[in-house]
Amino acid sequence: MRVRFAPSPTGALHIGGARTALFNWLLARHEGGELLLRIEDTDRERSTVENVEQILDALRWLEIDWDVGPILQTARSQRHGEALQALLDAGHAYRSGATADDVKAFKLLHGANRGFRGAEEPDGAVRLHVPNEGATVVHDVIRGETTFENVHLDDPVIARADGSVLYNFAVAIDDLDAGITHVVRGEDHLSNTPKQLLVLEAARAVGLDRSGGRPPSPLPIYAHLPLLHGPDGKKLSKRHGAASVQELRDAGYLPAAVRNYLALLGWGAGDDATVLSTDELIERFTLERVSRNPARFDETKLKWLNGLYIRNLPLSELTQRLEEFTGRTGLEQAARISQEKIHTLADFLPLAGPLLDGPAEDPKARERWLGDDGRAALAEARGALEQAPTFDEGSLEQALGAVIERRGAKPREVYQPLRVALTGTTISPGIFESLVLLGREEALRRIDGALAARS
RNA sequence: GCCGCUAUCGUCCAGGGGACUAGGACGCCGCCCUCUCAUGGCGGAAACCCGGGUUCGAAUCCCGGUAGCGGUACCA
Repeated sequence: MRVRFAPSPTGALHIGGARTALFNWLLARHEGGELLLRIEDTDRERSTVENVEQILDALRWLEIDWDVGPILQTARSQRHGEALQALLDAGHAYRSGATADDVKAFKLLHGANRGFRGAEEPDGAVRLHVPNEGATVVHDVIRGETTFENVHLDDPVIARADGSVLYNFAVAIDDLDAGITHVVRGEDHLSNTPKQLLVLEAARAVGLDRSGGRPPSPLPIYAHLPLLHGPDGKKLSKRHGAASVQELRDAGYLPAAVRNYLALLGWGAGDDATVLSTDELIERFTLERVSRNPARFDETKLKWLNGLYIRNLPLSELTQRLEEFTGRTGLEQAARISQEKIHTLADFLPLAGPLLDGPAEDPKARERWLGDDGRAALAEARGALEQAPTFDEGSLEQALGAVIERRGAKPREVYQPLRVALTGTTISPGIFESLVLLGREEALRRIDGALAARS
């Protein structure tokens, strides 16, 4: 088995593209096949080398590796030219000066009952001859058979007048030459498949599948994946938050969690399993279990899953990822006490930052917890902290517990003023853990600051 | 417009003629745990798009409608 992922470098790698890459990768790894990476850069207007780099980056971040490539489609222009000429010579394709407007006018006149057939002219763009009779049938592992009546199909332009080839031609020739056995891609390509099948048919008729003396290859098996939509059911876009892999990374998601979540979009293990390691995904992935319905990208569920993955990370790895993400060092203790409270790497600094960098500014929190009662409790807590025999979680809990008891207070009536004094806010890691992280001296300093702030 | 794909809780995924009182997960609601926020535990609300047909029996098969989406480029 040989599959391919073939993005076009007209932008960053989108989540939909990432899902397609993942499914191809899971399939190849499950079957012990090969994954080929091909960059479809025949769109001269929109393809850029920066985008190519970004796509490779995104795949590497996702830890999706490939066995062959990356192959640039434009690097194969010589072969494309030969193949094109072969079809031209054999009369499977022809040149025509007809423009897109001509096609539109033709459709207006004839409706859908006739596909556009151009006049053969000495020069102009190259169109493929589509027969008026018969039908082209796409056999799809996921969708079964889809029949396209040839008479509905326009003769597609397969190359510009200057000989540079277009997608529907290049993709067919490249898949043929690369010996691709399974074409797994988004459903948006389903309607293009008959054109590619027709190109393939013509290519095989002139012996292009036997170029270089190789044996003729069978047609690839097709699998068209359901599309991914934004939370509103519309096409995924910037408006939906993280739409590209880069944005997912910047939002603090873990690659393993992203793979797990993406695998669940359009596929299910079949036994209600939701949390699946990458090994399990590889083990269990089959095309037969891919669903036909479009799926919506729901960041809430990703967030939950990511939180789960973060909680299951060894502390050393979490620390390393947090340090990489924030560009800081010495985060291990803060990471330890934040681990079960964050859902993304990006949640870390808002939670633990005040501990590390000094109290946050939150007037509401001060007003609510550092009034007269709060300050009285805080002053008493300060004394207990100063007196505590050792400054570890156990003895602090004991010392502060005694304060609570003595005052006949609810625990929060002591802990919240203390928390606000320490961090400036009402949300933080556990109070004892936070105290230990700060150390006695710094903790007392912050408490004194809070007591002095306003009388 | 035309061609095509799709249709189960708000979302994702099961179920594919009787085992359905339709299952799991996220989210939501309630309770418990609790120093805040989380985590964890327990419980709850929540769906077979509509209409015909086939059948003893339809969420499941067929047809139609509707809706969503894709394609209809000298984009991919």
